[in-house]
Amino acid sequence: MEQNRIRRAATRNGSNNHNGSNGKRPPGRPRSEESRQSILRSTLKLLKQPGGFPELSIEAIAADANVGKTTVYRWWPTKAALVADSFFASAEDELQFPNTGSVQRDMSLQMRRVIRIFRSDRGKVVAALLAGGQSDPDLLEAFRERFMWPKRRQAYQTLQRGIDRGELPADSDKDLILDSLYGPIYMRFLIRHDKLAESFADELCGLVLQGLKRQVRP
Amino acid sequence: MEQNRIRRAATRNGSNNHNGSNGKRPPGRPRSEESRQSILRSTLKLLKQPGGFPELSIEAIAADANVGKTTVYRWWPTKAALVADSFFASAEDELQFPNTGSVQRDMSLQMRRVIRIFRSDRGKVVAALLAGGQSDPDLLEAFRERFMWPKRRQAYQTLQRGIDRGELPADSDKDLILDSLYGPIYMRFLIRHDKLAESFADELCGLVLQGLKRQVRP
Amino acid sequence: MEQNRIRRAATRNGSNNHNGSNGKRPPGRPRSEESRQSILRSTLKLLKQPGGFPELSIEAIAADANVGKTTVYRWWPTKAALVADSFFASAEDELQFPNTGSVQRDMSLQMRRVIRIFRSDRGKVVAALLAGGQSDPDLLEAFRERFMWPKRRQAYQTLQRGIDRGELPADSDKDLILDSLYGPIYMRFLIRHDKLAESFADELCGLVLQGLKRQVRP
Amino acid sequence: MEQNRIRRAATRNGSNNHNGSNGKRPPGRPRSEESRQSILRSTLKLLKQPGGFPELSIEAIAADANVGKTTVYRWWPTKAALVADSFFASAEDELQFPNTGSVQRDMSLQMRRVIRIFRSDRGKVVAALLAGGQSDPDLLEAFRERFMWPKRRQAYQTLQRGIDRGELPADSDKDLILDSLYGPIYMRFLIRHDKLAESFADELCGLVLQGLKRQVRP
DNA sequence: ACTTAACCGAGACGGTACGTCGTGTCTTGCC
DNA sequence: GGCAAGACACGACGTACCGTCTCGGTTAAGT
Repeated sequence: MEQNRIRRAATRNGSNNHNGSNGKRPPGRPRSEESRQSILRSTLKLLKQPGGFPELSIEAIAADANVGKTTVYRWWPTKAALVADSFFASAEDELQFPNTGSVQRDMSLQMRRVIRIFRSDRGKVVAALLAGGQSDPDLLEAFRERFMWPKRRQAYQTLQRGIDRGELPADSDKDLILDSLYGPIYMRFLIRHDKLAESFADELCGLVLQGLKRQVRP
Repeated sequence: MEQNRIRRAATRNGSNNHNGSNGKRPPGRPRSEESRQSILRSTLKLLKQPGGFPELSIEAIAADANVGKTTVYRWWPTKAALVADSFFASAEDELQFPNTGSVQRDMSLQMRRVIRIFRSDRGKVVAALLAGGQSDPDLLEAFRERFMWPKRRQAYQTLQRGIDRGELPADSDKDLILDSLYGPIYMRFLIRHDKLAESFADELCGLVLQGLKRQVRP
Repeated sequence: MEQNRIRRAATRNGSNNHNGSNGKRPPGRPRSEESRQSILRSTLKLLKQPGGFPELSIEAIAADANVGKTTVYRWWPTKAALVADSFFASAEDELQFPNTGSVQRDMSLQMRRVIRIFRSDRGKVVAALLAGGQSDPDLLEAFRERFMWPKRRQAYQTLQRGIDRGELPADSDKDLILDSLYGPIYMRFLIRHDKLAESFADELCGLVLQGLKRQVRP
Repeated sequence: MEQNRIRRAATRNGSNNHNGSNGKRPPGRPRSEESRQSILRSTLKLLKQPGGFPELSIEAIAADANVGKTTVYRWWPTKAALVADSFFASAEDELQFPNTGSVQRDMSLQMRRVIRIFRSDRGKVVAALLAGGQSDPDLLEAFRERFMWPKRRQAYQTLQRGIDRGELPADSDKDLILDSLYGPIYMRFLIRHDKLAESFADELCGLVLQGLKRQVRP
């Protein structure tokens, strides 16, 4: 979500020091990594406070991060982009799918982790992201590309293992199944009409996957 | 959602002009119904424009409605309350549940209507409402109380008819079923990761209700 | 220099109270006279501090006057206009021309007063005005119209009295004379290459007017 | 006006390369004369555009001159210093005083040249200089030392010749006379209340010097 | 030839003020 | 007492420059 400027890429070839082939770095003072992280940190911090996304001001972020406003605007086009980045920078790689030999157990375990995150502080950031995304297509796109699809690709594999094992019908519509499993979680998370306990994951798996299991071996 | 002021109610008794018995009316000029509707209309109109809820300003509403800002603030405490009111004033009673003698058909038909609304202009307002609700509990509360629960009460009855007819197990968790049916719709509506066609309603009913049907009479 | 909006003119006719003929007042909250004066006062105050005009910020004026920035911008289009107004609001009517029966004495006395003002705190404001005027024609125009011409019209009369009395030639070029008298004062005031004492007025009158006197009666 | 650093002076002795006697030059890359002139040129160019001195930015100068901002800041401490330098680097030696055998004609001729310059493009730079000088003593000082005094020293001689020839009284106050001659020009130049034609020079000389001439031989 | 030292371009940095927009409140005269 | 008009104090917006800094890369003089 950061601006697509040409990055002084990490591919500095280690062979020699008189600047071989393409390992260039653009002129001028290099971007301050310290500032970048300070901004992301402050964003997350302020986002968790009451008022949430709409009351989060770039002014406040810059102040909290001891950074000029310009520096924020130089690297992130909108507040939304900044929030997205700060979320993705923090929420990496803790939503792995297990492989226990049972689709239902695999899915249920991962869904429990999702619920746990949604209930945590970081849930507020996800909510802010989806809320902001309703009026900012780029933000929603970022959410999908950088958060949803990576997980979903793993989910496909998990389901496929279930098919291979005969726990699910061979012609299962994986997207339909996954939306049926995660949709209710998102719904309770966003509408808050009912409690979002971790056990909800089991109930959902029971309802959806059990029904499919009955179908495959009657 | 309008302010809980004492309403100078509609009980204007038509008999005479020296203020009969108890049908009181407070002194002063009565509220202008024309302004009220003009405001709600302008709100809906502006809400549909790009930018959505966050870029909607009371200033703009008042200007569009040819109304003083004061008048808006007099009757609605927040932008959210105003948006909620304007939505509910428009979206009445077209989401009834049919009674065809088949749960699956009843649910599917109503879900199709929901999807149709979500895909229409009014969908933008629902999205705005849910987005705004992520940082404004009252707004979310209004959505639930004035939109969701009324429908859901009807849904309970529809499901009960299915149980009575033996199409669903007697011990079915109605809330779990309804979240499994509507959650995926909300998810696709809000995250937009996959197309939200009306046929999605059928697929969901097939997956969830079919599975339960198999369970009741194996 | 204040914006040429239609002013709720001071011509409220005193005949009756049901708003006779044209003594209208526009709708809406009337302009706050208190704010207006507070702003002008703060402007003068801050203008006298080191840094002068270029370092004077509207932000600071608004803060010092306990007024929103918007209120300043609502009534004055530029910093320059504001400075002009604050100067003219303060420097009224102390530069009258006397009438002693001698042109030379009349002119000299008034010129002494001008020098006294230029040397005072208010001189900084005049300097700021003329400096600003070098890149803002409107500002210079304001200086001429609201400060210079009113005085100069009086000066014409003073010189005419001198002609009538035979102290100056009948065909004297009044503008040439006045520029010859005041130009050196402005020059010393702005370039500061020599001291600007009040006695300079006498020397100038001696040089310029004495020469002319000799011309009329040789 | 350039920073008083030790200048790696122009005293490059051409004899040999093992650095003879005292004509030192510090080590390191020498200052780029090309950059220096490019900066001065851009400054003059941008100064003539509307907005003048206050809207002139060092950022813009550096950009226009294809030069790093650092290079500007390295050699000139303030915008004012830069403007002064660029003016003086351009306005050399065209305001010489003639020697025709008549004070009045000598003065008038030179004053006409001054007026011509004030009316030209270069006039905008002078105005900018004097305007800037009202809030920057150093700038005014530079104007006086590098522009005014050199000319005025010549003017003294011109006047002295007039005294010697008996065209002016022996006890004439030369500064008073010169301010009386040039003050009105500066006044019309800066206040723009009346046209600044070259003939104005003649009128002034007529008024001031003629009066003195009458005084010396009645 | 190699080191040293200052200059140069580019451009990111922490700041300040800009002029604008929207907030929610207030103050009018009219209805 | 509601209403429109619109001024008010306030706060954040996103931009422009400020003057400083940190890079890689010249460009000479002194080894």
